[in-house]
Amino acid sequence: MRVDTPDIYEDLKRRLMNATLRPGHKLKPSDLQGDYGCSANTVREVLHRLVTIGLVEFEAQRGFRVRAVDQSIFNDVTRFRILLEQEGAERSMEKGGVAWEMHLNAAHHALVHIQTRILKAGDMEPFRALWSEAERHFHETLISACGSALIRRTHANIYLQFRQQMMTLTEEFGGAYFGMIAAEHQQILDAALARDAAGCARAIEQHLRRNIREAA
Amino acid sequence: MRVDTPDIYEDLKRRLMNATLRPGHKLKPSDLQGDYGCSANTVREVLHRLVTIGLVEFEAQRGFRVRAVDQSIFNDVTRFRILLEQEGAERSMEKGGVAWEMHLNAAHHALVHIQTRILKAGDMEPFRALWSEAERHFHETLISACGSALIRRTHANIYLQFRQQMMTLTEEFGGAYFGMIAAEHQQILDAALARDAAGCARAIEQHLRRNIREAA
DNA sequence: CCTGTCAAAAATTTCGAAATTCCGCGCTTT
DNA sequence: AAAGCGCGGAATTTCGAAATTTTTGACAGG
Repeated sequence: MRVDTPDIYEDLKRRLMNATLRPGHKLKPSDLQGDYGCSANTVREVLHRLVTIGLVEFEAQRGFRVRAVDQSIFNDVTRFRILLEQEGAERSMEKGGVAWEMHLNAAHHALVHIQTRILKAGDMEPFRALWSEAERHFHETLISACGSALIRRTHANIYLQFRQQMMTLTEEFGGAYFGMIAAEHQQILDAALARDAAGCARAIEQHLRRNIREAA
Repeated sequence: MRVDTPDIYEDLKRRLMNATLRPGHKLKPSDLQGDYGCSANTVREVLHRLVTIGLVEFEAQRGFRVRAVDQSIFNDVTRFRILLEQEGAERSMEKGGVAWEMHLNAAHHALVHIQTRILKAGDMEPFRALWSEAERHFHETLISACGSALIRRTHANIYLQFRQQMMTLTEEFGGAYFGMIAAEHQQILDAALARDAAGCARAIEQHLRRNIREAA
């Protein structure tokens, strides 16, 4: 199979987020080279880019490894995501106009639509990629009017790390899960559109806190 | 001159923070190669690492450039630094023990010491590197007990970006400058040791807000 | 005079191999 | 038997050059 650099990047990212590549697993350019039909140096560069977004770890003279996953790291990632999302949402509520409201509404609508389909089918698997993308899009839209490139970029990276940790730690989504988070997304949306900063911060915190478990 | 990879990294970082390398300037591996007596690929890797911490920008097929600097970017960096430092300080005040208090006191003492020497000499230049390091150390110690690797790492990167922006935008430090920031560092220290979260957040905000100028 | 095309030059990216460094394993020594 | 040493294989890092892509600049056409 022959692919170019951006494809290798996307494919490795996907494998990391699926937890197909397990945490701590060594990522040897010489092995991956075979998967993609390119030179080891090209893989090396892609891995460096994945280090940038926090999905891969690197140590000089010791190579690359899949980012470690455990509950305490997941807690850290989750708390940081709460911080970024609260701040991003608050600033968006200050600065966002009607265009932002429309985009947020649309993103929420798409998310609800997919969740309905999943509940009907009684099986998430065929929709996992779609749902994942819709959820990501809702949360990114929420903070999209914050006016800070740094917050948006950092949040995007943290969101990927969040997914990687979550996919590894919780292998399945329960059925009740969707009911709860559907209500929570609705709360976030309502507070955001009402420009209720405190309420929105509370809703974001509730939505994400479930992932934090002390005494890891 | 022959140096190894970590040295190239440190030297380029230094040149970027000094604003010796001006924003937007193209960083051609083939040129830098001559400065360090290594292959272009080695420089390339170092530049990728500098992208990770935000001092260098990269665009596929178009190479590397020194990170852009302007007032609006500096505003963004500063606001983000305020957010991280407030959160880091608040968590440190919750979790930090007597060891943290001692380290923070020591860091502040060292900073005051250097500032006294600068005021006596009436010239910052010989002490710039020392002062710079002491100031960085104080702010990093402030958040060092926060218990979040993510906050600390992100803050470290943002601090470097802050310096790069500042060194480019404000070429000189006024004399009055030190008087003000000395008082501000004292306020941050006092509030932190008193575990006064709100006061500490206010002090941090005041300390950093001076760098924000609207209507860039 | 402006615009679009095309070839030459320059820069970036990729490559395969050489050089270096690390790691496991058996050996010796105490 | 435990600890230290050194060898051999494997992985990482570096290199110089080839291949690809972008940029430049001149020239023809509108």
